Amino acid sequence: MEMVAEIRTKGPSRTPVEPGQQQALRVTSAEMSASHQSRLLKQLDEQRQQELFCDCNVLVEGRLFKAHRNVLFGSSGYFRMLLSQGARDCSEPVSASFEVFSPDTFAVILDFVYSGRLALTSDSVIEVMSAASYLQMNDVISFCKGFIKSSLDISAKEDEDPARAPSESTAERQGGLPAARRKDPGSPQPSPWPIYCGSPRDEYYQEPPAPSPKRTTAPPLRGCRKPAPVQQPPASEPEVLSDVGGYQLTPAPELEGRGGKGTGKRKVWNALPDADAMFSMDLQGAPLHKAQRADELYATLPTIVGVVGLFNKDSSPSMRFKCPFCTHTVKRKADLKRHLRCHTGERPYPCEACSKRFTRLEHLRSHFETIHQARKLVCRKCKRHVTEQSGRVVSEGTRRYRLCNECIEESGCEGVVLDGPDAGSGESGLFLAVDAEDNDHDKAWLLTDEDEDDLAEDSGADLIIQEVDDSEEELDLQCENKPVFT
DNA sequence: CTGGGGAAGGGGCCC
DNA sequence: GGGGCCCCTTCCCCA
Repeated sequence: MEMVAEIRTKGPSRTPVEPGQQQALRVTSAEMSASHQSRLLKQLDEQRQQELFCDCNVLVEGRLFKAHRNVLFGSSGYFRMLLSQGARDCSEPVSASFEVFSPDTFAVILDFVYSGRLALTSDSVIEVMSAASYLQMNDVISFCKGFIKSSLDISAKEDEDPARAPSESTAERQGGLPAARRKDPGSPQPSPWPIYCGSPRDEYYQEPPAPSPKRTTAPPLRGCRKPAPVQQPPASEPEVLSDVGGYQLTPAPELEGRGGKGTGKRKVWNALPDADAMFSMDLQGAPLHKAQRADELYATLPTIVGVVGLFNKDSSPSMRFKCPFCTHTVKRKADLKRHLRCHTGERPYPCEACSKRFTRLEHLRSHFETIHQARKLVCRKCKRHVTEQSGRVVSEGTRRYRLCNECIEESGCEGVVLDGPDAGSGESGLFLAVDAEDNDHDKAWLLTDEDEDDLAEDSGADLIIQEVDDSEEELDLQCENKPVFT
């Protein structure tokens, strides 16, 4: 109705608009609106280039950028906060100074603010994303995530040699993608210069897919205030290399031809993908081959995310490393690498007993000792402290826990298989075993000839620590519910 | 529905 | 830089 009214007032005639004409008028007005916005933005950009009406000075490592506070206000949460503090005093220019990113990086971001186009390279994307995170520009962050995702896709595809590609089932077993996620041989070849196009800006911010209520399939990220888990599209949707987050990737005309030279990785992004949807990942089961690229991401971090934010007691600057995915900063690069796992979904430490995966060795060890070794000297039933004499280790599948002798007697060992010198012979899958820490000769009575092989695998005595490459994920899944011990 | 306990997982920091 | 420990928070399960 607004659009119709606008045209009515602007039109040469005062004749009322016929109802049948309204749809066409709305389309026309929408086009006009888009065109108007585009012209306005272009005009503002020209003003910026000519330093006309610029009321905001941004100093980045000694290089001065001039801009309009209204534009910055509308584009960056950081500037919104900064400018709000002095909102009533518009007479004097506002100045801001940054040392946490390079002038080139800020130039890229400022160009985006004034043009809607983000010129990224594989070398700059992390720094741009880090700066965008600092400046609280979620759309730029989403751009960068999409860029990284696309880069990972391309790298992954390049790694796949079609001539040597294994069969579908074999490939999946070896850590590849399910068939639905593989590149369709009939799909058009991806352009080396992808951009997003064809989607209105107001569709950029889609609600991320609802997380699975089951922790086993998609465990929530704890402790991280605002996690941005790297995820991939649903497996049911065929993955097309040139399509990211539902946006078709097409060559950026202004960079075509240029890109063939040099690194060939420069991309311009014209619209925002749904970053969360793009980066969906089976955190628990299969981080998939893209998590392998996490190391490549880590490799680009040191000089990029180092920020001087805080000061030590002696007023010397304190270098901290900022996470490119969230606002978290850490003192050490190693801590950042550890932190990044909560974003990338990388879980290099699988439990040999239950195939559950962990981001840290210590978590795996804790899990194994608690769940599979019953290291806690506490009766699971009455919570009393037990000793080797006053309690026994009960095994239930791959899970082990302790019960005191009283609780064992109370339970009557109904449906419990008690193994041991004084153990009864129960009938269920629950059996009593000696503590894994007991001497090996004490285990001898546990074994029948028939069981010996199984128990050799399922003694639960030792934790096999094996840091695995996520590309071999599927192998681990095969081992699910088939605990392997030595 | 609710509270407590257990398990998982993240951050800080020391060795 | 990695390993490990401690502490804390969050989530899930169960009574």
